[in-house]
Amino acid sequence: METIQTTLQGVIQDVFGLDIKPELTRTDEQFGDYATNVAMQLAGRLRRAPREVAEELSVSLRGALGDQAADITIAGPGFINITLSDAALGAMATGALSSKPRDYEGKTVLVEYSDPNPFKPLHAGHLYTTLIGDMIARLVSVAGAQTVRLNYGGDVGLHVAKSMWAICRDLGGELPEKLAAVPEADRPAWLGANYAAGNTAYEDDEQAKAEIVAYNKRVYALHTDDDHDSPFAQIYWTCRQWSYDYFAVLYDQLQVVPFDRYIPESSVTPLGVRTVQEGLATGVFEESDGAVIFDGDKFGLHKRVFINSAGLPTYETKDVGLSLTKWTDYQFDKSIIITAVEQLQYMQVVIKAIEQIAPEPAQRTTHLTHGVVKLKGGIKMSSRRGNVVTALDILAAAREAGAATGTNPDEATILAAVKYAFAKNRIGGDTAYDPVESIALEGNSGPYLQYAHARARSIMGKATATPVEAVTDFDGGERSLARKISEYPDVMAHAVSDLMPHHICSYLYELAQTFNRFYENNQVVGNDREAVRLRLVSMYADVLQDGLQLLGITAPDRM
RNA sequence: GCACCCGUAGCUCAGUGGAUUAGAGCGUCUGUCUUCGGAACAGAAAGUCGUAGGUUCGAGUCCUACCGGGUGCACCA
Repeated sequence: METIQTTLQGVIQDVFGLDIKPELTRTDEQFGDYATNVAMQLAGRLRRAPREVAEELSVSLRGALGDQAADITIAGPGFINITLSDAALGAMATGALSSKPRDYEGKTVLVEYSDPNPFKPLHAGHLYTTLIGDMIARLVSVAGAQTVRLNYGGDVGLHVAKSMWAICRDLGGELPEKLAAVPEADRPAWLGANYAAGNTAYEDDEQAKAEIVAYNKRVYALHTDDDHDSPFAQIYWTCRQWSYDYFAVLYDQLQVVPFDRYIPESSVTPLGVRTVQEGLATGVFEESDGAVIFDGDKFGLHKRVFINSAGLPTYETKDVGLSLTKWTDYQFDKSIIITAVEQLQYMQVVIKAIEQIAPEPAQRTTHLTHGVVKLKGGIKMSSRRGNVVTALDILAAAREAGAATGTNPDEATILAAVKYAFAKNRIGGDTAYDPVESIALEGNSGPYLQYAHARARSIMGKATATPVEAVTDFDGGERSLARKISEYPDVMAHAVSDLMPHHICSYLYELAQTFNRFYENNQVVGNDREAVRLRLVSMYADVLQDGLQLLGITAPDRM
């Protein structure tokens, strides 16, 4: 595509003396392989009829492309349609896997996602951000980035105080030895229940609220005093570790790429506080009602508190510390942060505040948001309520739906089902998760694509011929398949530039459909053209495998 | 009240400003084939792309206003 686009650009320069980068798009198979609307754009500037411009361009283009193009036609209001020669298309298809996007060549890209808080449950939203984040990190990696996967979590703050308050009440006092009575398997649920209890008490009970506020100061003090010995500290550090252990269980089950670094909020808090205090002196931040705020109103945003009137840093200040820590530790070219959409406007204020202090890291930061996870039926999952749908519940639901199919899917298939179900929708909107559909044996699902891959590998196993090296001519449905395979680099480029994994899903499913159409009417093994067709089947399987890998989905040879 | 996101087939969703005909999957209906793994293929029904204007040679896509849903708006994260 590069070369055809470059050629076209040169032709426009030669014919009209204009230096523009023409749009070149894939088009309907009935029209050709590529189309450009550049004649219509030029027509206005040249004050000439679009078809006339197209005519003139196509003559020169034909000469410039030589035997790369089999046909160049003009259609509709002035589209130039280009049909590649079989040899050119064959070469493009066989090269599909070696042509990767290079957007991030030599760049350091940080990807922060998952971000679970210790002392709180891992809800369905965490599963979503973890899977999406893993995929986006894979996308930037394939485009050449030095990728750093970061996981950030709140081990200090009011939510911890709420939990600690309820935990101490549950234990009958600050009695760390009583933690041993909580069975290992019950720890996550026990922590979650205590968070919920603490949260309820904070909202409903004035006295409890005052106590929790006091606990909050004590939790911060544990870090500033480096206290690991007091009974309160022992409870805190033990329960924090239990949370981390529980996170590890989820990541292990999901088989996502391990994080390079887990950054606890407590570790970036001092830097954040120092920075905000300095900013107070320089006028970036200001005092208001005893708190330190950033006046986002001045930037068309809104005001937010960075240090509350009790003198404690809020999440905002910690995010300042986090950003500056990332910047000093990695000197990144790009920093991607993936969170739920609720944090969108919050994050805009924080990034704007950081920009006043350190413009570069702020400008290199991209905040991507995903919507809410709903179960089929439209129920939102909230961590404030007791009956939370947890991340592990989603996996369990998929396993249950899988068992109900009677096909006994293995864990690889279950994971494919869940990952694909979350990957196939554009991030940004809400997602309705339907376990039954996700595990479905037919239709646009992860297991379908895994099966499509296994089936192709099986055909190759049965074959006796040696696949040809280069495909130079096509017969029957072969061309359509090769054409679809050749689109893969464009699809990757699109997914990388948009940071949108779902483009990969749409493509892989279309690819599988294209293959099935081919396969229905074209015998492979034993056919005169077996050697050519085997090559196509092999490229198809390789692309499927490669694309699934970008989504973090395995492609077993048998299932 | 203000800000941001979203309204596309019964449901879940794709859709780079372009092509006589807006696409998939599920569901519904009808066919094919004694299968190189049928978890398939072919076809039908199903849409005023929320509404009304505007920009453009051309709008599901861009702009404006409304309607409907969601989220956020200082001491939570």
